[in-house]
Amino acid sequence: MPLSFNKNRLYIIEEQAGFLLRRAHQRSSGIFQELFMNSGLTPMQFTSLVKIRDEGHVSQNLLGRLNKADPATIMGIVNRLVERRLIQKKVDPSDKRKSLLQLTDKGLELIKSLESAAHQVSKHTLKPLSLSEQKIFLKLLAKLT
Amino acid sequence: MPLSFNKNRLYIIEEQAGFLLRRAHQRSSGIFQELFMNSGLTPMQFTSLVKIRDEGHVSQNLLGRLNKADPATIMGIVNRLVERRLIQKKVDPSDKRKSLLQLTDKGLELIKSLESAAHQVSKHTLKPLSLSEQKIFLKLLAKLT
DNA sequence: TGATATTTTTTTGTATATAAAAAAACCTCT
DNA sequence: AGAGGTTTTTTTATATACAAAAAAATATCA
Repeated sequence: MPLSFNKNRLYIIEEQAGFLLRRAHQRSSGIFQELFMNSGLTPMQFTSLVKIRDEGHVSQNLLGRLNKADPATIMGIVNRLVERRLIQKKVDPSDKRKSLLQLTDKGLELIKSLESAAHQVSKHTLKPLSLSEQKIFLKLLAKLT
Repeated sequence: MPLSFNKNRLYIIEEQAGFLLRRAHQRSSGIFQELFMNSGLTPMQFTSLVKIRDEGHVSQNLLGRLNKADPATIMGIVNRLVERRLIQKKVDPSDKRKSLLQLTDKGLELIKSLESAAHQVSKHTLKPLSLSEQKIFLKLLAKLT
């Protein structure tokens, strides 16, 4: 008889915070992917575009810190956005180590067209909860960041 | 003046469920990594070992479904566990498509020695919340799975 | 000034994640 | 039995994620 029948076992994977967070994140990414299908953007790519717009211009390093991404990770994201000409990358004249990242017109148009979809992603992700549960959940989740 | 000063903008990345879930998962993985440092195991590798133990033996495909991982993902995880001789992989004689996965003695010993660390990971992950908040959070999180 | 330390980007290596397609084994149903 | 569909594993390709180290530019400070 498999141990899965043993209700007394101490460590249940499906109840661990890490396991549930991974699953919930997978689900949320899946919802994003469905709604952003035609844009060809990933969650991190969209988040990066929005951040660059909000800041006006940022260095690659700052973008990584704002988005909580490793330098190596943000590098790949930036490269792919540059390839698609959604952002442009220049050397910062005031500090030649830095890259200056800015949206192109194409990038700005794209995220403008996706704002409503972006809201839908969050709405859809939280749909299994009531409105008051959603508020509580987001408040608690923010503490685990 | 950067738009980040504009408190009226509609879409705030840091408040989106997907962004927070990604961050919380990153943090939880980081805590796991600290506590499992000397084991050389990743969260998915440990989860897979525990699942195989709980089930006694599983096919690769079933392991993937139980752990909510893609066939291609579980493939890599299984290969690395086999390389480290923590599990063994045989052809299922009753269905030659399937792989039969089982813990080795080494694998069983390893997870036994890590049970307490595993509990610590969850405890540490939820530490920013009070005990009653933790209960509420896990209940709501489970609904978003 | 000049040695040292720090910051920023880049590269390399490893580990999830997911999509898509291929190959082998199995199953169904006539 | 055999045609057609399904399941399981594997492969290939792309995209995060993170550690570690290298290289260039900058900052610090004796």
